Amino acid sequence: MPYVMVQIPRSPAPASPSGSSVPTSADVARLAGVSRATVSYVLNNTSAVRISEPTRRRVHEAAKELGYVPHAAARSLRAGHSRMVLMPAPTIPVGPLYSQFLSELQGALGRLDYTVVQYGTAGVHGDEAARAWAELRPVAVLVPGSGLGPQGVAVLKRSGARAVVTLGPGTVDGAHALLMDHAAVGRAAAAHLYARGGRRIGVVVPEEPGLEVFSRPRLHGVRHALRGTDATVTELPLAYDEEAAARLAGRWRSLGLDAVFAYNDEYAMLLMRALKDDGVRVPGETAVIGADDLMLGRLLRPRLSTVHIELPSGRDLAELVDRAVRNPTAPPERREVLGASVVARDST
Amino acid sequence: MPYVMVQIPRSPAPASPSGSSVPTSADVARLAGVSRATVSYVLNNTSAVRISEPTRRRVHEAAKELGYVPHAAARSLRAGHSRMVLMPAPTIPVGPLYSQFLSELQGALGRLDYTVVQYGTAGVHGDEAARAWAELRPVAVLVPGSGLGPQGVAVLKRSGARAVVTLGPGTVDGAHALLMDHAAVGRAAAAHLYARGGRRIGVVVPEEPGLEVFSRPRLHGVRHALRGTDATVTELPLAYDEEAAARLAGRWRSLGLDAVFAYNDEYAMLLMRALKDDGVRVPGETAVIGADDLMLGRLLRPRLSTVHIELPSGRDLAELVDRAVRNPTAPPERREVLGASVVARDST
DNA sequence: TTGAAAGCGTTACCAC
DNA sequence: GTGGTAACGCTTTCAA
Repeated sequence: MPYVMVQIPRSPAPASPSGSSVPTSADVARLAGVSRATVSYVLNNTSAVRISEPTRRRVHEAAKELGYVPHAAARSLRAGHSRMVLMPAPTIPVGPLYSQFLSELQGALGRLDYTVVQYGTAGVHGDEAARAWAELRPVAVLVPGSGLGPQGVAVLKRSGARAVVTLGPGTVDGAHALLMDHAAVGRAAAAHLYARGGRRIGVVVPEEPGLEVFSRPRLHGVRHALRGTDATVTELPLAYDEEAAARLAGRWRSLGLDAVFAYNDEYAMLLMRALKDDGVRVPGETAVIGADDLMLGRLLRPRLSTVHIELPSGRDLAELVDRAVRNPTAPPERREVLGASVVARDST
Repeated sequence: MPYVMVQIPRSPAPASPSGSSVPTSADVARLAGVSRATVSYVLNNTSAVRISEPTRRRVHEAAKELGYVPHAAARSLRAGHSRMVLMPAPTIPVGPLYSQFLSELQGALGRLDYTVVQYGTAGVHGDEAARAWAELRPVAVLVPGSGLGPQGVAVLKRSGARAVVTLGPGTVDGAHALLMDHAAVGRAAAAHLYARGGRRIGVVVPEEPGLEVFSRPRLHGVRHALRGTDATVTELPLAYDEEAAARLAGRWRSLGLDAVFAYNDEYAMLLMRALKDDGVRVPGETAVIGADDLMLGRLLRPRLSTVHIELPSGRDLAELVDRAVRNPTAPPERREVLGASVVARDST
């Protein structure tokens, strides 16, 4: 019996569309010979419905063969909600402290089955940005800094966010607040310098844009701690480069300062180097304290005194978010979460 | 007349839903007294259709009053594509160099009207993660590091990604590659040390997990540059803490090294401090070179020699992405983008 | 100039 | 056990 050419019938609805298009659950259903509903049941392990084992296998195989990946947008459109937690991506380089906090947070939220997404806000700020975030319909929004106003919070909530949490210096109407009061850092530094005999106290204020969020509260904290004492506070604007530091050091003796809070350890290192190059003794003539308790402070000589900062654990924040999402009508929590404690070393 | 319980009728289609639900374009249409189509035309400034000015105003006012924000998922579901560029969020603290690159990139992509999103991949890696990313149907995916395999690329492309770009040491089938060959950093460092007379050369290898991606190529680069010379290479595992550094310094003289490439400037600072504490002269007994050209290297004494690293401009990468998206069938570009040049200071 | 309607991919309700 | 079907919010063609 001779081989015959058989006409391969062109299926009216091709089982595997011409490669270029993205496979949908309908494609999986066709290939497995079942309905779309069945595919959904199998792939989501829906417990309310019993599907025979052979069917399950066929569906899984079809999905694998097509490289099927469910469409998150369609899913959350249908469900009416998502499990996306949105944060704006940081716009300034972020230190190891905050990096680790962020990692922890992402891990913890991931374990609670949330998807964390950092939104690359290009240029837009605060309440305008909130509109862009709201388009993604996140179930929760975490906002570091102080850009977001009550308007922004309202927009986000109106568009379905069940929790808005700010991480920063203040509270915003309608949002939960993790208060990170950087004034406490300034207060700790100032109290320490004062206790060590400092009376004419300088405060380095970085000129780099974006750092005001931290530098201003730190400065205010110093002022606050020294109010009513005989100490004076001198603001010292400083750019993060050697020339600026050298210039500042050059007029150091004319400033007559006996102590300085250098914003953080990196600026402290910059300043101490410039002071040493100019022959100003630390801590003899001027005591220097930094902040953030970075490794580099331990490596300097004299060893750098610093303000150690304690951030909340990512797990705690993740649980707060989860609680807030589960119970959106609960009153906003506001919690003070920034711990500041002086680590006295040799520079003060 | 006694109070009676009245059954409040459930309105079949409330004109303005009871505040709790999210306003849709249908709500805007109702309030403005127009159809949903008109709302869409007005809010998207559709030029193909002329809408009378009074109508436009009514629509805008209604949208504003309701706090309407369009639903990105619904939109991209309908459109069949989005303008989301997805990157995995970094899992290790990222230096100022890379931070700035990321900022630039986000800004540049934003100007090209893309939305950059960093996906907080919790624990999952490589090709598994690719599935999760694919659910968001991004138009492009940028992957730093070397976690992604050809499988992952295939999954992403099958689910509609028009461009996959890896930023890392190697190329992956089907993906564009921005080759950041950290071996070049090691080669530059080694060549410099050798030229300065180093023959027994140590290479610090951080023990911190996640840094192997960089440390291994840097080590290999050193080995490669010194192959065929009379120099020897000694691998020096080192954790980023003072005790580990002190231990290493303690056995330094027994190692008999006359030069060391310390992975980067921070490890170099750690090591130099420990060496100095043990009385090992730098560069007299041992030359030290770091990498990354951080500010702190300039502040050390002796001033730290380092390998300056040049990353591609964010604008360039953004344009590559845009080109790739516009022309998905073009063959993958592979471009070498990491420049490494020695900055000789006083430590070598 | 505006409105009606289809359809994007998914899931959940209700019949079979 | 399984399959049809409606609905989520939006854009866009076609018709009025």
